[in-house]
Amino acid sequence: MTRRQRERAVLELIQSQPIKNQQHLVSELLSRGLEVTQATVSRDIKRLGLVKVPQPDGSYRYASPQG
Amino acid sequence: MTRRQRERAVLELIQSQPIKNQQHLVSELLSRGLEVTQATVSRDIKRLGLVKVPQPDGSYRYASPQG
DNA sequence: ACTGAATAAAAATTCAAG
DNA sequence: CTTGAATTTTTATTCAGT
Repeated sequence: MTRRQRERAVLELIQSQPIKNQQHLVSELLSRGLEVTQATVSRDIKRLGLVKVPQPDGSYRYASPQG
Repeated sequence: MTRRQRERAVLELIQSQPIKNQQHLVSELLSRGLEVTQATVSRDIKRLGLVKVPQPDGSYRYASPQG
């Protein structure tokens, strides 16, 4: 598994469902067979420029800055 | 000092200079005479919907989602 | 260069109080 | 309802290893 493939998966995941923290992202990736830890996900998020956006309902959700 | 006034100051600050974490925001507010702690700033950020954006240079900066 | 485990640092929430 | 102190939770980084 390459880093690029994982990063694509991360992008797909955050837009297909509300990911509220990095641990959830790790869980989803693991359930898709991608072995990854929080440290790596944090780096992926940084490289991808993703942000954790406060939602109107009081929760948080990771998203791409432009939408 | 009302919450609204402080929130306006927060918005002005994040767009006038690169605020990289909440402690810096607290420092800037304190230097402007606004007494505030990290807990409160965290709540302000949440209410305002601000995000911490990874920058190309590897740093982070708080910003408003739409820009 | 990329990663995970451990750690440090930062941020969110709880809880008590004004 | 708003806040700060303390705490918990989350995230970023360090450091060692590959």
